[in-house]
Amino acid sequence: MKKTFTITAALPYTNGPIHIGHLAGVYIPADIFSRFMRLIGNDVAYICGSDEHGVPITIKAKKEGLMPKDIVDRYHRNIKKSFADFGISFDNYSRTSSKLHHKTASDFFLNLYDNNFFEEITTEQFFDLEANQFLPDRFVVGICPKCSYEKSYGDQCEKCGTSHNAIDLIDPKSSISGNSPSLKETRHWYLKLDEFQSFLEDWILIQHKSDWKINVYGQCKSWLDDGLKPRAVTRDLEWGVAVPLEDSNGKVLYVWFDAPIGYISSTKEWADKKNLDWEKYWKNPQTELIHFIGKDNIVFHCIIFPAMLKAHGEYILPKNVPANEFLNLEGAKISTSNNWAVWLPDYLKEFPNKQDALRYVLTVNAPENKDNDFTWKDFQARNNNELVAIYGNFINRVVVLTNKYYDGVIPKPIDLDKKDLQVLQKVNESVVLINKLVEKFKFRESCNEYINIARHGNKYLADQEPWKIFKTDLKRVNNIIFVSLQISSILATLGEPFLPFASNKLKKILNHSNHDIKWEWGKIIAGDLLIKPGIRINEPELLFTKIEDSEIEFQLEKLRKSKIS
RNA sequence: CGCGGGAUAGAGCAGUAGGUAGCUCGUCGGGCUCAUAACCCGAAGGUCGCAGGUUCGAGUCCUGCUCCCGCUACCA
Repeated sequence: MKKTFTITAALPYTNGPIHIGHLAGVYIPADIFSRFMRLIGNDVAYICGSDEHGVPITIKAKKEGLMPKDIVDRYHRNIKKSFADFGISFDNYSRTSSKLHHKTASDFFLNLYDNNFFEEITTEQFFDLEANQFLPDRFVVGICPKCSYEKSYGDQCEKCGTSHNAIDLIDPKSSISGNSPSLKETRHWYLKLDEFQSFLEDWILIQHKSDWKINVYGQCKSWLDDGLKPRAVTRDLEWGVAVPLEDSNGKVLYVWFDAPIGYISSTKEWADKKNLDWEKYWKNPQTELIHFIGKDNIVFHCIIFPAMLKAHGEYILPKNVPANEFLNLEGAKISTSNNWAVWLPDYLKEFPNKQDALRYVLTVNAPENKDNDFTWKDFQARNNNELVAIYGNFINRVVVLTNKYYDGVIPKPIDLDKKDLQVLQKVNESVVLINKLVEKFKFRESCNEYINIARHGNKYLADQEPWKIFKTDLKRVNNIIFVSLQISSILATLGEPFLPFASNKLKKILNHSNHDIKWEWGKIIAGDLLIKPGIRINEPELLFTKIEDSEIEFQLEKLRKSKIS
């Protein structure tokens, strides 16, 4: 019954802070899933870490006159802290520059090397003499051989859309130094992806035809239909995991070879700390491996990494890869280089103790099926009209009534009538539905259904009108308040995955530790009561507070300014 | 250019095996007053990107087109 889950969230690239796009696409859905699976009693390893290698980091370092290590140290600290402050419940957050990771990644490489899964290929690449480095195609600019556009990139011309090799460009220039690069021979190791073609076709196109998301499936199908070809897994660079072979000076593993192995090393690091067996999370066929990623990562997590795992032979393959689409901001694409983003460290500073508001808005408007738009007005409206008015207000009504009528002591119910049982039944149906939806990775719908529980509660109060009969039928009021408190206790327990901060606050208000009944999933799903008459609850306290127009104006103004500069 | 995804009320989104188009917010009207002027009920509002086709009947299937996003093997 109890399952084991290895849940990974895409390793954030360590050249900038986290923004709302990352949260909505990857970290919040993965967090809800992880928290939910823990809540219902499963064994969960929620794994992440900083991806600290690759060319862009070396370029950023060069620009700032620093070493790559300085850059990744800075952002690793920054990212790790904002995740922690935001309540992302990683079991472990590691980094790919760690010793353990370097060892794990190079061992992995050697294993595939020893088993002949690589091919050595020598090609000519552009080399920037001044910068003393090979140039990725993206860093070569020149005239497009097809449309004569003057600023075509080495891999693709943005004007006519043609893809080509950097060598085809007319009058190529290095975008690092501006000089004309020279050609130089270089030798690299290519993973023989083509050997996994039929295996992947069977595994994805047949076995996962109906349980993977359509966007993920379609993307994989298109790659497989094209036919897989050997793919280079090493690069000419100083920064990264050194290729563990002789005669390989100045060569490192391609970040996309080493990054997913980061999930494994992060799990090892965690298991070491907790004195657990890491292999249970990666090599036991009963374990369910789930990768949460954005749509730009599909090929790496569905084709290349599974091929690597399969080649290695001892590892399990992902059970699902629920990739999300992208989140836009105020109608435009989120862009780090244009500073068009809402940065998590800024949000945490400017909206203290409002983590749940952002979690909520990013969950109910998550880009699950297509790119979605985040607007500050919508953020404000959802916070004020849904969190505050529906959920917060329901709790406030119940807690105030209990304090007013019963001095805070939970009344004893006698003979619950049809209406009482009906509303409890309805809440129970919501609970079952939420469970189903989360298992299908439909977080926006499940979160909506969670708020619906508070809606049921509000309607129940409006229909029963305890304030009207308080003086004439106290026995009836006992039942109404008791039922309302029971609904509140369900909200408190079930809210943990969606709105963890509010959930904790509510548990404290309801004095949950004094009820000597465990507030757990099994009891909720069975329709058991969580609360006990005679227990005194605490004074009312607001779960959520309104967000004022001025705060939204401030954010919009901030965006306007960043656009200009 | 090729491939994948998307285009549905003012906004953001659902629409499962083709059969009178749904949800949340917003707007308008009513009820209630325990509650953070919150809550509950009701109404208005869409020729489902465009053009054809299949069908008794298509948002849902087929063809062509337009726009947005991603990938296209050294961007992570």
